Amino acid sequence: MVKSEKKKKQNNNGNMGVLGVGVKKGPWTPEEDRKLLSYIQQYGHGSWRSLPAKAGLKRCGKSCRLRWTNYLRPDIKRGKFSLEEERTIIQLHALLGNRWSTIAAHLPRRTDNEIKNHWNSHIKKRMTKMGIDPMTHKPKNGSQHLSSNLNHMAQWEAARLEAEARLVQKPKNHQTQPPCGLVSSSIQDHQKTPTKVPPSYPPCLDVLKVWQGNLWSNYAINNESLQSLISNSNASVATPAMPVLSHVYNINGSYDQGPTTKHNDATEIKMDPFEDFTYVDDANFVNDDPLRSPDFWEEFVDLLDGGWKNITNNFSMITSPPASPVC
DNA sequence: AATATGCACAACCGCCTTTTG
DNA sequence: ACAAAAGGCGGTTGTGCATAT
Repeated sequence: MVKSEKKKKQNNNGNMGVLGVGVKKGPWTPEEDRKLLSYIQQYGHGSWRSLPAKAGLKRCGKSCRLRWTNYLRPDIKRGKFSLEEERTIIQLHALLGNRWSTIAAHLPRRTDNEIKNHWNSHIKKRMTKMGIDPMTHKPKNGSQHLSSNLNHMAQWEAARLEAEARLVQKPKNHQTQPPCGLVSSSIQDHQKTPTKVPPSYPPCLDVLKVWQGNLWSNYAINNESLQSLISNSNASVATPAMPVLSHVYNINGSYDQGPTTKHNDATEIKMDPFEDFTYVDDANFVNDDPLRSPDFWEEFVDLLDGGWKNITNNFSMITSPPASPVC
């Protein structure tokens, strides 16, 4: 059987019961939710394919899984995204692209679907409005500011590719863990405090740590400024800021509870081992919205340029040589 | 009041990867 | 080693609600 035929067969009747006869589609009713929730709480989800019949649902397993992971799971946070969450999404998107599940792993209790929707309906539009290409995170008409700095952009892209390569190489099971390290697939987990498991993220995200802790803080230190990009709602600012990457991963990849972040009282993350990593000249960005400043991107690039030397120096300690893009 | 439009988000679809036999 | 099943991901669509005309 050729591959395409195999795929067709799989999609039509082999993929967790999609398109089966009598399979209900569309919005879930409260009764269906109750059945699914009750069953999983009692027995765990087990095999998604066989779950609908056991739970008395006329749904395909895939639909049940999505309903559970995106809506019914008890550890889901709903409602507006905080400033810090939006900031994290933007930063991670710059690093990882549309890897929503990976991004979701760094936003406790948020689902990939929710983040994806929020990106598409809010952040992406705002970036576009401001003339920033949401895919490249570069100014659309700002090439004049950037043309002389292609080198650092190439560095950025290289690091991003390296990060991606690491993600590819890393066993995928880290991605399948529910956000926040919650193990939710067995009955026990619903009956007692969810088990915290140390997620095993690749050390490549140390790049993000550096960026987040140093570079971005120079520009985002004025929350009003950041607000113009990542939100147009006061409520979002009023939302208590969630810690971003409050669990820090050591350069050897091990889990570290790390320095906690209390954004509400302005305690900054300390990004050891890069704590000496500093930028100068943030005075230009305290008066006005830096993201609207005509000089923003030029200075942003300069900042990156200087910062990159530091980042790449530190990064090189934890990575293989450029010739070998993976760990 | 009726209709059009925009927005948010839940849900689906198709493809890919991983697991299992 | 291979095929099939199961699970997961990202893109897209559908639906309901709010607002504008």
